[in-house]
Amino acid sequence: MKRRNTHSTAEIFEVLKSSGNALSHDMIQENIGSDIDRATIYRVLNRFCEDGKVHKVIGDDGKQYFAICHNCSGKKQVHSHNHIHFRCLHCGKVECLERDLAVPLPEGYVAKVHNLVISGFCNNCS
Amino acid sequence: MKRRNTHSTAEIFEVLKSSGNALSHDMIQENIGSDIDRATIYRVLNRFCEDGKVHKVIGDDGKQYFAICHNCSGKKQVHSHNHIHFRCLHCGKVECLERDLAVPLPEGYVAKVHNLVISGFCNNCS
DNA sequence: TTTATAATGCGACCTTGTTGCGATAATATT
DNA sequence: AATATTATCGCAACAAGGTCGCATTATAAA
Ligand SMILES: [Mn+2]
Ligand SMILES: [Mn+2]
Ligand SMILES: [Zn+2]
Ligand SMILES: [Zn+2]
Repeated sequence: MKRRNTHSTAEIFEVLKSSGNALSHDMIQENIGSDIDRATIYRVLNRFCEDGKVHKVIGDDGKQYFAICHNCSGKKQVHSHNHIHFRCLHCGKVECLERDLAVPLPEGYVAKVHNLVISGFCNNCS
Repeated sequence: MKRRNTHSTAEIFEVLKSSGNALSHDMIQENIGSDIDRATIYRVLNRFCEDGKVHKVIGDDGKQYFAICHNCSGKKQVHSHNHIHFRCLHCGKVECLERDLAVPLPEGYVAKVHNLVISGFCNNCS
């Protein structure tokens, strides 16, 4: 199952990269020139996640947001992120606050996935 | 707009209280004796949230979980919680880890809502 | 007991995301 | 360059989770 370079994958990745933020499906669809099918966008994004190029966060609005991985050298290890995400209630921007957060869990608890979101007003909107 | 004491509100609150955890809509519906309509359950839960008796978290599965508030003296102030929630990937339990977490945000950012969820395996399932 | 209206049940609806399948196009093979 | 292979795409249908409108019910005040 070897990945192919397609128009869709290139364009979606470019949108994510130039944005620099975490984007939801509809944000991506807006910022894209050609119109790519909804299902395709989701499939491309999920493939990116599997390949460790992108990570996904569930916002406090229940939506999925996707952001390019940094300091997350490919698929060589477990693809986990423990940084906070900030979602602006005014402009909608979702950003990765690239400072890792150490969370102490009670005895016997094993963390697998971190989904940390704070919403409020960003520097531009406060 | 004064609240009324109904069969539904009493029973739903009792389920939340005796569980001690954060419950999703379907968990509540299972643990309830009589069958209360889906819409009613959501309306009751949202009313509880408005009244500061319960708080809501969006899980990393995208679902809403509701838990009784502790140390959250009613509606006298902004209803905010900054504790971590743990969701077990095996047994499905979602619990509030009642230790407040101070998260430093960049200059100019204002936090309104904390939605912090870690999923993994709980003490019973690890 | 009567009255006002908050809360309920039901159905319709919405949004977000996934899946099946036949068609298309990227890559490998000849 | 032509062909074969199959990953990816587009479309439509579906599913889950949650909300809303409206007529009906039931709580609590008068
Ligand atoms: Mn991130
Ligand atoms: Mn909680
Ligand atoms: Zn903003
Ligand atoms: Zn467990």
